[in-house]
Amino acid sequence: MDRFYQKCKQHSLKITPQRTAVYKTLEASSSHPCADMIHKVLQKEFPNISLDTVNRTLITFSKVNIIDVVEGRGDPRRFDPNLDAHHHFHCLACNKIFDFHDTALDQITPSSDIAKKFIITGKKIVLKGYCDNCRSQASTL
Amino acid sequence: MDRFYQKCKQHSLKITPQRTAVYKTLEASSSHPCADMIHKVLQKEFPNISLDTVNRTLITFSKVNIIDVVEGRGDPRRFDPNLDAHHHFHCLACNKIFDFHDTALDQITPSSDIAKKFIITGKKIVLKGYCDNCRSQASTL
DNA sequence: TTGACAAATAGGATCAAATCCTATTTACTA
DNA sequence: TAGTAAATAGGATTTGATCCTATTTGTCAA
Ligand SMILES: [Mn+2]
Ligand SMILES: [Mn+2]
Ligand SMILES: [Zn+2]
Ligand SMILES: [Zn+2]
Repeated sequence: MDRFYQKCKQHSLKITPQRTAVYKTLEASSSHPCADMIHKVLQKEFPNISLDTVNRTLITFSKVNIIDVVEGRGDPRRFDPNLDAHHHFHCLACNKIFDFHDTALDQITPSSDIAKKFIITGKKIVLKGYCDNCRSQASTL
Repeated sequence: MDRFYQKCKQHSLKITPQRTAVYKTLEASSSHPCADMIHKVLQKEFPNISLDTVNRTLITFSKVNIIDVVEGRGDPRRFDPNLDAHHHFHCLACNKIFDFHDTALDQITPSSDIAKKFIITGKKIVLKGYCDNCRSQASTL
């Protein structure tokens, strides 16, 4: 919670009851919930809280590194015809996905207890950041 | 293209002009396009092709490993309050995301020329497959 | 402590991706 | 070449995300 107040101050985000509640709810969860799930939970405490506020708040938090967005960014599904071992760099600004090759990264293997616990059908390494064209926008952080 | 016919036969998928065209278009691309982009391209050749067909076809292809789905599965954005180094396992059946820790994987570093070419702000390793609860459904492959 | 102001919110409208539905067409098999 | 299951078109529906604007609220300086 300290971290939350700190980061808000640091980026001059106003501390509102809604924001506090959104953060608390997410922090208490372990299911990597989406905005809608959090909204449903919060409606008990704030019958009028809007989905837009929850969604906006989560995105705001992720922009200032209070939380993370995982596995999918709400963008449309995208496809790849290339099944050979390769990896991706995803530009946060222009949304392009670039292939890159790295034999060292191809070798990585999750530890055996993970492999025991789950049936693993695929693994991928995704880098995110800013491509050459969008370097300048990186300062927006 | 051989691979395409083989896999279709193997899974008794009918070879239709639409499917062939979808595959050719994706194969010719290098931008990791979404269904809508492919649909737009194909409309020149097939004025009546439906978006549903393109979308369904792509998903079908990915199920039988003719192509891959990358970065986002069209699902809603999901969030993570945990900023510590950790990794994710994503169950394809129940859509749950599980945390796991692996200090070896934490160490991985992309080669320097990648770091030179892009501004990297994050890296993650995502495993996909079937969790304990959903093991049985893995046979659907 | 108060007042001013920029920032945040609610609620509804709109947009866009994905999925569903059903009548029709088509690819495969025998 | 005919029969059948599978695939498609096209429109409707669902749902996540975003936009819009009037109203409310947190913050800061007087
Ligand atoms: Mn790729
Ligand atoms: Mn996590
Ligand atoms: Zn870019
Ligand atoms: Zn599962």
